[in-house]
Amino acid sequence: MSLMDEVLPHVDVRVVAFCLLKERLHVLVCSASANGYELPGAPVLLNCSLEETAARRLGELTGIRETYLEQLYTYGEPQRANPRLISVAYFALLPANRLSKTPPHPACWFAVDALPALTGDHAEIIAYALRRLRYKLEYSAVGFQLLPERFTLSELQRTYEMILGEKLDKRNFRRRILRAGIIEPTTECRTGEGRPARLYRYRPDAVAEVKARRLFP
Amino acid sequence: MSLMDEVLPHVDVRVVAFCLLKERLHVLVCSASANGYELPGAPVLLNCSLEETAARRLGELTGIRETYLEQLYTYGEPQRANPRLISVAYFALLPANRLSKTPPHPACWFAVDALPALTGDHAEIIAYALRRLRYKLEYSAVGFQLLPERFTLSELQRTYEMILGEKLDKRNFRRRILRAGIIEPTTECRTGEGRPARLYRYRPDAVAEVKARRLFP
DNA sequence: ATAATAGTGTCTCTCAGACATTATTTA
DNA sequence: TAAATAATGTCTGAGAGACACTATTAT
Repeated sequence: MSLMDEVLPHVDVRVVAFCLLKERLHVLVCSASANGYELPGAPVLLNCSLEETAARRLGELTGIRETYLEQLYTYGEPQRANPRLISVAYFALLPANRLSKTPPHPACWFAVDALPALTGDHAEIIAYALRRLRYKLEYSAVGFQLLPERFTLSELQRTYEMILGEKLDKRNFRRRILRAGIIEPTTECRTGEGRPARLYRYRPDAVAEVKARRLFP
Repeated sequence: MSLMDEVLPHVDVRVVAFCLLKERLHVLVCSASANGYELPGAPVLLNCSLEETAARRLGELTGIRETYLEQLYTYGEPQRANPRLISVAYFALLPANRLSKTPPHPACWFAVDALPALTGDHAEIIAYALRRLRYKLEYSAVGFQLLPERFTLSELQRTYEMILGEKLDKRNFRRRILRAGIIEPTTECRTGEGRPARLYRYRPDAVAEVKARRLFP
């Protein structure tokens, strides 16, 4: 181990990675010893940024290096681990179609509504990440990060419904998302059972945030 | 130094504390060596939580222990200090009337639009805290944390104007804040030049968050 | 009486939310 | 031709935003 590989003591990075699999929202966890499962994590190297650390570990486990990754919260209660550990948590969104096929070894996907037993405060961390995801979904265009580059409006709506856990009205959904101007139609259609659906694509130049309704403007 | 007072290496806590002084939003900074000013901070003790650490330091400098305090972000780029330092930043809101009168020694208040030179990435941290404060102001009732327990509607409006940096319409402001039901009138008035103004108080039982306008409901 | 500040109501326009039918394809 | 999915428009109610005058006090 060279000097550059030296790790910072008492600190690590954890990642809460979401993905839509089989019409349900899933989270990536790793099987720990006999104590149950834990969030995938990594020590912080002396010369490596926190976000890089998270991105690298995510890449190892999923094959996806370039994806939506955002710092979530830093957990540092003295009693959360022994010896004391400060965990900088990130949350990530992965499109299912880009996942590496081979199951990423110590890691596996669980539906968020059927999680296994988790060590320490990791269940709490996942719950907070999910709250944040739902909240962000309502005022930013973060939902596209869970979809392939091209998608139908029905797929997009199902994505929102899966994450929010509620049904949405099809006409209102389409009206608003089209008025928001953040997606554009392509010339292609997705064919299958029923009438073919136009494929849309996210406009990367779009304004991805919507103004919150001010309490006091 | 006992075992309990041992500090974690490579980690500290920083606080961005806001207060309204002389009709302007101010930030608390400490004079560092000759390099300029820095955010007040403290090492993390082995047996002390991150938030406690921030609250204690804030109490030392301002005399206020119980106040609004929220984790902001964790800064951990390898090049931000030497030896490497991870800073967990918090932001705090202080009501001016509860500040201890004596100037808190190495610390002083600067208006956010007239900050001195700051070391490292501390200017960036303040800028981010200010963005977060403005953003939160629009959808939560966080602004009351900067006011005394009783206040007039004009004082409240000026608070919002100072933080947002823009003028607001008096009638619309009053209509919305009263409709929101988060404040209630008291029987007292504040007298002075001009017509006396009714004093209001924040309703701690009020719902302090407003639903953001969904992008896709 | 004058200067200063507090307090109040209406109109317009946009958008959220509820709601049902037609269109196009495959099996 | 039946089953499946895609696509589309209207009405109503709530609230944002623009706007000007009256009320009450101290000096």
